[in-house]
Amino acid sequence: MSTAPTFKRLPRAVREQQMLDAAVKVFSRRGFHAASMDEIAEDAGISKPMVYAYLGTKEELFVACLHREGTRMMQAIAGAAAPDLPADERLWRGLRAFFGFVGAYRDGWAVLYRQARGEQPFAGELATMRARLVEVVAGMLDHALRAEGREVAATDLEVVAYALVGATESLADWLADHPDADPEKTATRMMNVAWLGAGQLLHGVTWRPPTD
Amino acid sequence: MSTAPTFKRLPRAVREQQMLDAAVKVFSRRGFHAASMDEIAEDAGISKPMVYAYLGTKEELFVACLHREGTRMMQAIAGAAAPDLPADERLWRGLRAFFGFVGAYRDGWAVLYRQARGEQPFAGELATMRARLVEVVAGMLDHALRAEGREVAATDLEVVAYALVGATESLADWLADHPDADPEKTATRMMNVAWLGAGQLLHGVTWRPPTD
DNA sequence: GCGTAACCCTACGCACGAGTAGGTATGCTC
DNA sequence: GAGCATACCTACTCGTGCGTAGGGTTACGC
Repeated sequence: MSTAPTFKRLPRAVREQQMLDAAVKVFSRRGFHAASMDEIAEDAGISKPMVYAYLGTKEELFVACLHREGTRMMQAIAGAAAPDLPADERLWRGLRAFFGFVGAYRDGWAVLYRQARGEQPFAGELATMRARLVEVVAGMLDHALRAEGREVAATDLEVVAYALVGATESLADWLADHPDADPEKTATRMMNVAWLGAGQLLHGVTWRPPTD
Repeated sequence: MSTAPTFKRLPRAVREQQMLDAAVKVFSRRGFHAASMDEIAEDAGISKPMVYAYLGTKEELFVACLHREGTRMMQAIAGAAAPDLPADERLWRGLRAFFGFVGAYRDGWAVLYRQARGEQPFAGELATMRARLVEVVAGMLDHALRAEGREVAATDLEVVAYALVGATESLADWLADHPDADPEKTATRMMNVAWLGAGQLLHGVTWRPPTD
């Protein structure tokens, strides 16, 4: 070559990260289907065949995005909520870590999650991650219950945990849509709903439908 | 013609409903993009141009599905939760109606909702419906609060309502994935989480982050 | 300095599916 | 029973975007 620097050659590991960054960005902005491999490649400053060479097909690329972001989030949460703390403390730290994570990655992360829910091939992937979370929350509740000498059917526990996780994801969406909102405060609000509700349940207080 | 009955000619209104039925079914099974107009037409027992003639483009067709199902749901809920009842009673009836609805339409409805969240063009449509629900729930909480002479910032109320709606949608997903589960019982469980938590909040009990 | 492997490109093939053109039959009205 | 609107079809066009063929260039080991 003569004039242009023809842009640097970079080692595979670096390029892969650039591609994943671009992919997350484009997927989250356009949605899985509307996103084109051409746009992702262009955004990554590379040509399309490189993307195929390194990360495989569009589906595989999306799964790679899911994995990277999912792992990051799980680690953020797991790192914050040490398993030897009391249940409320664990829940609080977990929530704070979660909302902190979502707040930091705003558009990128939450929207990517919104994508994966709808698309058949990835719904399973996502469901697995959610199931892990539900399991952790349910385990936490169970632990707290046993500490008080109480016990509850596994299904009931799972459903309550499911509701809490759902509420949390919902607030994460809300946070992603409100750039000015404070993650910490959102976590506090979630903690209020979750813990006061769960706390009552843990103490054996239950609501029963009116007998009509 | 000679042999085959060449299948009946039907009035427009009837065919439109058949098409919408087929569309909901196919959209929910395949997802918006993976669904093809050909498959929808075939499933409705009609040819593709008819679909275009009656319901318009693919996007318009999807919006029509959203509208029909959304209206049905809203009516089911509104009809159950009369505005002059006490808050807990309204909440309970609303939840029961909602889960009853989801239980009845299982795959069709809930999955359709799962679709609309991800796709850019429809996310707004869905957000509007959800906003209406959030508003109703928030209004309910506000009403109950004022009855006790208390008051809470609008944003706080909105966020709590958002969390409750999110938890409910999440359980609806759970219900849709567990065909054997009982809608009524799911509603009771949701009521437990929602009301005991909200009840505490309404009585001025709040959780505060540890000062560390 | 020379081979070889890794990095990177410009094109294209090709399938799939949205939307349409143009025509046929059937019921309804007068 | 002529006319007209409505219901309905088969068979296309055409854009879009995934994935690839085939080839060039830079670095690095020996």
